[in-house]
Amino acid sequence: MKDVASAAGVALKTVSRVVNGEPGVNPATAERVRAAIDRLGYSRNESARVLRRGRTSTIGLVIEDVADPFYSGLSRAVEDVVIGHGCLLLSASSGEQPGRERELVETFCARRVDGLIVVPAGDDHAYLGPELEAGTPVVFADRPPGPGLDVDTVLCDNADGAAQAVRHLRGHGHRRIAFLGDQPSIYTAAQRLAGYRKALGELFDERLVSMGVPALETVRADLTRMLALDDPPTALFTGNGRLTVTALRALGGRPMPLVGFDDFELADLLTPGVSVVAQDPAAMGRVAADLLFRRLHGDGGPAEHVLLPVRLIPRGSGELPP
Amino acid sequence: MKDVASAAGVALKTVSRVVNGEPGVNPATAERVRAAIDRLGYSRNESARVLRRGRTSTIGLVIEDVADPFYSGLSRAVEDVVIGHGCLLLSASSGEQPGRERELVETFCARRVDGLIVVPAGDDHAYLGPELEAGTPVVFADRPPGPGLDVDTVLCDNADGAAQAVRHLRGHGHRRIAFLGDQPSIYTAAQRLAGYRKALGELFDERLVSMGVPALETVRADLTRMLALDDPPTALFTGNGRLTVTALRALGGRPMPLVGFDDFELADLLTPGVSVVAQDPAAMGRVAADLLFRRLHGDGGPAEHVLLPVRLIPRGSGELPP
DNA sequence: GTGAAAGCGCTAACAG
DNA sequence: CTGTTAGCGCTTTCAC
Repeated sequence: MKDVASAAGVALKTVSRVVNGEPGVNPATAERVRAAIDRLGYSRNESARVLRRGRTSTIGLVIEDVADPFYSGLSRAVEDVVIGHGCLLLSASSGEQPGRERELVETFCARRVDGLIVVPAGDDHAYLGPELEAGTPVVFADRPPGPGLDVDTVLCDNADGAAQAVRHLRGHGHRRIAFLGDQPSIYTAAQRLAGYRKALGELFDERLVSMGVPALETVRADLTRMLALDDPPTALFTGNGRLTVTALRALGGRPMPLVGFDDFELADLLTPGVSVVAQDPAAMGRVAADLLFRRLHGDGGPAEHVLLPVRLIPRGSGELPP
Repeated sequence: MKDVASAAGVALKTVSRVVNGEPGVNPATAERVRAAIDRLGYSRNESARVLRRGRTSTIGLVIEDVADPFYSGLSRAVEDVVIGHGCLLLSASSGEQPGRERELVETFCARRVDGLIVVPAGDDHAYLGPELEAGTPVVFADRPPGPGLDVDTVLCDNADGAAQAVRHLRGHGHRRIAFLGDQPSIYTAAQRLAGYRKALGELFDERLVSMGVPALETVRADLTRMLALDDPPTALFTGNGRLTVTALRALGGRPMPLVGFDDFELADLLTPGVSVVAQDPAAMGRVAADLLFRRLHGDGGPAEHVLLPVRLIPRGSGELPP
């Protein structure tokens, strides 16, 4: 910048004005400066700018795993909003490990991101207290923070979705409906279990519930166990996209009435088509990012809690009779 | 930091030493400093550190679309390597628009990323010249840069994969094999077309080739046109994952011998299973990132050009007779 | 073992 | 319309 200034025969500040498109520079001078910039191949050093202005124009995003289509859809939506606001996105996957989630969030904070969107893996976010007090806006997406933190959240209606699935299957004559859910420590898994349980009422039977990591072997074993009962399930409700696919694989082509939570590509091309309770990951990302930027633009209202609707898409598997 | 120093009754430099774990600090002093850090909730300002040291510990990644499973798999692998080296990842999607690719790359450069991994959308990368001369390492993944740039690349063996697909179908008795490819301006699409054409030899018939954006309507129209020929195709080779899925949808359940380039989740669960030429997006990301860090660690050898193998996975659709 | 001083490249505040 | 000055928070250099 100093070089550009002396090359153009002006002061530092004038170069700064031109680079930042600030008004009040003689067009001829500006042109001279621009020429010097081109000639020297100068480009503004953002690090210095950030240090001076105190804002990094960077947003941090912590998700569970970019390679999961749900989170990659969410990421893309966040990215588009962030770039639309002239910012950049630092993103990282926690791999469902609370310790890593914390490390990533703290690293992002040390980099002074302007705001954070977090899909939490852990359930204790007291460590965020200082950052929040310092004024960094944080939005939790998909899952709420641990107790004691009053921040913006964008969740989907997990309990309602589970209830829709159960009601749909009951409407098609099923009374023995099994539930395959993820680890109960995960908020969404617990919520969906609760919704399932409530909608099932007196039909609930804990022998038809299996919660755990979506691994093929355990899912296969659980299904085998359930199907060997005197009163086996006639239908299956799976608690997330990964479990739906794992269950389909474990079933190995045996027909089974099924509704899955989360939509997934090709659900319509399987035979039969897989009925799902669909949420919209892109909408979740967009809403979370929009909310974050409202905070960054000075909206200091009380914490907002957005609940996104889900909807059941019948495709065949959920309409099979017992 | 100043506050910490005065709270601990030491100089700035001593705090710096403690924060950075530099040797040569009296353990008692170090303890006093650490206590002050905890008490004041101090965390190092990375922006200032970056400005002073000249390195950002940040890598930039430009891909086509994070929401595409191929690129999200690649992203995750890059992310893991980057974080393993104590760096952070800025990532963004170009949406297959050369202008946006350039903007993103330039923005990343202005932020002084230590290195770049780019899946290019355009075919002119002269704009990278100054940055490369300035010593910023850049690795191109999935597609090579435009002419005149001698940089590291990590590609998969597109032509060989296409040839494998064609040979496989020919081996199962097909002589009329159609090809559905992406826009020919995309490197991988062009390479796969070339491999297909070469492996087909005198059987090549341009009426069985359709190149373009993977939209359901155009794919459907092209398939209809081809199938109405006097000598219609008996098998189909699709040029990427998106096209395979689109073609399956366009076929609407009609059986068609098929091999697709790129593996995709659930390919094994469709009926029949979809035979594919699989590449490994995670390996591509890992290799590209490893190469980038070798450059960052001072490897100044000539540009490397890694060619990753692909392999055909038979699942049923590619073994159907004419 | 510790500290003082200089300066990374930029922008904010103010002066001309 | 243009320039000068100070300083963002840290690390580097060198002196004690």
